[in-house]
Amino acid sequence: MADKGDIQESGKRGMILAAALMIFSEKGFHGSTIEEIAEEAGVGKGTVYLYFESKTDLFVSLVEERLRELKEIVVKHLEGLEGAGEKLTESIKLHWKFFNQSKEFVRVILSDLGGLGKELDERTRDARVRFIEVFESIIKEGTETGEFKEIQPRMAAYAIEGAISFVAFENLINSQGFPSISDPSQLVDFCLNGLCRREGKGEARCFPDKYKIESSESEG
Amino acid sequence: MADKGDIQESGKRGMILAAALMIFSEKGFHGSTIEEIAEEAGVGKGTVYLYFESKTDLFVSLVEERLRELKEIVVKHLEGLEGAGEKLTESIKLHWKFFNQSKEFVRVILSDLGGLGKELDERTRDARVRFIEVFESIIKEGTETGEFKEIQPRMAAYAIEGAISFVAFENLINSQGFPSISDPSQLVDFCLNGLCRREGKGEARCFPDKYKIESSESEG
Amino acid sequence: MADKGDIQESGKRGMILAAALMIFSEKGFHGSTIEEIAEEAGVGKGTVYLYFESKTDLFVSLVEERLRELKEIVVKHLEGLEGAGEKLTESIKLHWKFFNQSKEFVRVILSDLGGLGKELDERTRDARVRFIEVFESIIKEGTETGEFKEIQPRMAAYAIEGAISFVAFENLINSQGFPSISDPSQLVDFCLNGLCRREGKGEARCFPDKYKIESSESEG
Amino acid sequence: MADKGDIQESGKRGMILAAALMIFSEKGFHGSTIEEIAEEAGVGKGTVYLYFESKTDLFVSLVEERLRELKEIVVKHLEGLEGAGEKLTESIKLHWKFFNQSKEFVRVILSDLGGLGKELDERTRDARVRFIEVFESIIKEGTETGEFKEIQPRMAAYAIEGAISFVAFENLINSQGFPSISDPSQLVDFCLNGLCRREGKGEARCFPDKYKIESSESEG
DNA sequence: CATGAATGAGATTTCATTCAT
DNA sequence: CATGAATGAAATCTCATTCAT
Repeated sequence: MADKGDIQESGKRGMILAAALMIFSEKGFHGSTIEEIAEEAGVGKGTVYLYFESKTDLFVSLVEERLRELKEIVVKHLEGLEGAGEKLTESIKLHWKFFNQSKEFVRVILSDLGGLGKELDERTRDARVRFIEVFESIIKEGTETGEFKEIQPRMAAYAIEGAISFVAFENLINSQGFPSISDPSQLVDFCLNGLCRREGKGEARCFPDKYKIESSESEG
Repeated sequence: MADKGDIQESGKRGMILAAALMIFSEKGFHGSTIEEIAEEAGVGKGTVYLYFESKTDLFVSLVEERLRELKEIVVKHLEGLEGAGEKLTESIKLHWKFFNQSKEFVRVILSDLGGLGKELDERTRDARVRFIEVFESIIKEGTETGEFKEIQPRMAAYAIEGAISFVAFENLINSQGFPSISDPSQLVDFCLNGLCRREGKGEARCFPDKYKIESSESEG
Repeated sequence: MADKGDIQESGKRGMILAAALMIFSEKGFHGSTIEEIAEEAGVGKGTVYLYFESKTDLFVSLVEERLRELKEIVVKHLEGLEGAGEKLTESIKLHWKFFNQSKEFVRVILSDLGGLGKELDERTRDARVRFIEVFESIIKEGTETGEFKEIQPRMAAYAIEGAISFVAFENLINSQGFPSISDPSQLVDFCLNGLCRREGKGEARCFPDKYKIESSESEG
Repeated sequence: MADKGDIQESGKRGMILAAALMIFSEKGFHGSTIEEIAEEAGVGKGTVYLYFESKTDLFVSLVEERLRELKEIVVKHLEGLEGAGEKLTESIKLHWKFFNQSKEFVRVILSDLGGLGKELDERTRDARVRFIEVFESIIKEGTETGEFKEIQPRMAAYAIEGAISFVAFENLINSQGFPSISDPSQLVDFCLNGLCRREGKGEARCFPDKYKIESSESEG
C-alpha cells in the first residue's frame, strides 16, 4: 500500500533479497515458498510483504537490481578504455567474474528466459535488455570504427550473452564432468576471433541461401 | 503391466505432446495445467496419464524427444561432409532452422535451465548434454586436425549452443524491437570467426590474469 | 441392465469373487481398484461389470455369499444335535474354523462395520444379521429350556460374534506377539460358561445401577 | 520448525477433532472429506493442515487420543479396587459407558479393523493394543491368583473387547429392531462367568479335536 | 460375452496473501 | 514495523464406469 520503497531503514530488505537469491537458485521460482525465504532471511512471513508487493515482485526486483549492479560495474570499468575490442574484452571478463562469484545468480537469471509466465517475463526482459545494450553499443561502435566486421550489433550482443551464460552455467552447476574454467581468456577469444585459426584466409564458409527460414510455423 | 508406452494405437500420444509444446511454451511448466493441455489436445484429463506418468514426465519426454529428433537430423546431415568447419557450419544452420521452425520449442528448452527443480533439471540435462556432444565432437575433431585453434571443446560447444539459443530466442519471442533474422550466416560467421576483422594479426587481446576467479563465493 | 444373475455360464463370476476377496482383504474396500481385481481374476476390467453392477455390489455380494455359505454350513451341522449348549459349541467351532480358513474373509468382514458409508453398511448389515440369527435362535432355545440363564438372546449373540471375530482377527492378522491359537476350546468355554446356569453361588458380581447410561447422544 | 503441535493457542485443534469424529462416524474414513470436516469445525480447509499432517494423521490422532483417554479413565478407576473380578467388572462398565456416550466413536473405532490400508492399520493398532492391555493384565492377575480359570489372557482380552464392541455397536447404530440396552450388567455377567472358576462340574463341553485348524492359509 | 482405452468428477494438499495483534 | 495463524483457490492425479469394437 505504501510505495514499498521508503521503508528501507534497517537491512531487512537486503537480507530478504539475499535469502531470495539462495532459495530461488536452489528450487526455482515456483519451487520456492515465501515461508522458506522469510525463514532464511530471519524475518517473519508478513515482513516480506512490507518490502515487496508479491513473490513475483521479489523475484523481479532481485533480477533487476543484480543486473543493474552488473551494468554499473561494467560501465564504470569501461571509462578510459579505448577501442571496441578492449572494451568488449573487459566487459566479457567482468561479466564472467560476476557470474562466477554467484552461482546462485546464474541459476536465477537463466531460470527466467520464457518459462515463468508473461508477467515475470515482461518485467525481467526489460532489465535484461538494458544490460545487453552495453554489449550492443560497444559492438556498434566497433562496426562503425571498422574494428569489427559488419554484423547486426544486437544479434551479436545476444550471441555473446548467450555464450557467456551457457558456459558459466555449465561451469558452475554441472560440477562433475565439466572442466572447471577459471580463466575466461578462451571465451573472450571465442567471441572476438571465433574458432578458426587465423593464419589462412578463411572467410566464413557459409552456405548463405541453403538454410534460410521460410516460414516460422505456428502463429506465423 | 501396461508400460505406458505400448498403447500407441491412435495418434493420441503425439497430439498430447503437440498440445504440451503449445501450452508449455506459452505459460511455462508451472504455469501450465494438465487440464489445459488435455483440452488443447482434444482428450480427457485422465488420458494424459495413460501416456505419461506425470506432468513432469510429459515435460521431460517432450524435451527429450525433440532434442533427440534434432540430434538425428544434424547427425544425418553431417554424413559425407568433410572438415570440421563445414560440419560445424552445417550443424549451426540446422540447429537454427530447427529452432526457428518452432518458436514454442525454443521457449520450452530455455525455460528449463535450472529453475524447475532438481527432478526436472536432472532428467533434461542428460538430453541436452547428449545433444551438445555433437558440437563437442566436431570441435574436438577440428582442434585435432588443426583446423580450429586450441580450445576446450566442451566449453566452445556450450558457447555456441548459448549463442544460438539466445539469438533464436530473441529473434522469435521479442517480436518488437528486434530485427527478425532469417539468415543465420552472420551467426555462423560469429562462431567460426568471431567479431574482429580478419585482415590484421589481431591475436585476441586478452588480459589473462586480471580477471581470474579466485573463489566462487557461496558455499565454497 | 440384465439382471446380472442369469449369465453365470463359465466360472468367471467365481473367479472375480475370489480375486475380490484377496484384494479387498489386502487393501480394504476403498484401497482396492476394480482394475487390480480384474487383473487378479484374469479378466478384463469391463467383464467385472457384466457380473456385478458396481464395485459396491461386488463387495456386498462377496460378504453376502460367504456369510450365507457359513450359515448353511452351520445350520446343516446342527441337524441332529440336541441341546442348546451342544448346538452353540458346534456353531462357534464351525465359525472359528471358517474364519481361520480364510484370513482374507476375516479382514473383509471386519473392515465393514460402519466405516464404509451408508450404502455398504445397510446392505451388508442384513447379511450379517441373518447370520447372527443362528446364534440368537440357539440362545433363545437355551433360555427357554432353562439350559441358559436369562439373557437377551440378541445381545448375547452379538457378544459371541464379537468375541469370535476379534480373537480370530488378532489370531490371523497380528502375526507377531499374539499366540497363535489353533484350538477354539478356550473360546468356546469362554462363551458357554457365561451363559449356562451355574450350580454354585457366584451370581455375577455386578454393580447394576452405578453405570447406567443416562444420555447416549454425543455432544449432549 | 513448527511441530504441528505447539500452535494450540485457541481451541481450534479440539474443534477439528470433534468435527472429525462427527464426520468420520457418519461416512467413514474414505467417505469423509477434509472440506466437510473443516466446515463442520468452522475453520478453513488449510487450517486442518496446520494442526494435522494429513487426513490420515487426523484420523489416527483421533483414535489414539480417545483411546488414551478411555484407558486413563479406566486405569484411574481401578485404583483401590481389589480382586480381578472387581476390576474387570469396573473396566467393562466404564468401557461400555464410554462407548455409549459417543455413538460416533464406536463407529470410528470399528470402522478401522483392517480395512483402511496398511498405514492406518499399523498406527491405530498400537493404540488399540495399548488399551486392550488393560484387560489383559487384569485377566493375567486373575489367572495367577486363581480367581479366574486358566486361559490365555490376551485371547480373553480380545474376546471381551469384541463382545463389548459388537454389542455397543449394534445397540447404538442399529436403532430399529435391536433392544436398546442401558444396563451392562448382562454383558458383565457374560464376560465374568466365562472366566471365573466354577465350583460345580460343567467343564466346558468342547469337542477339542474335532475342529482343530490344520492349515490357516486361505483357499486351502 | 469380453475388452480396455477413454473419461472427468472429485479428493488431498500446497502456498501466496491477509490482517489482527 | 513485525508477525504468523488462518484462509481458500487451484492443481495434480486417481479410478469407477462406459462403450465402441
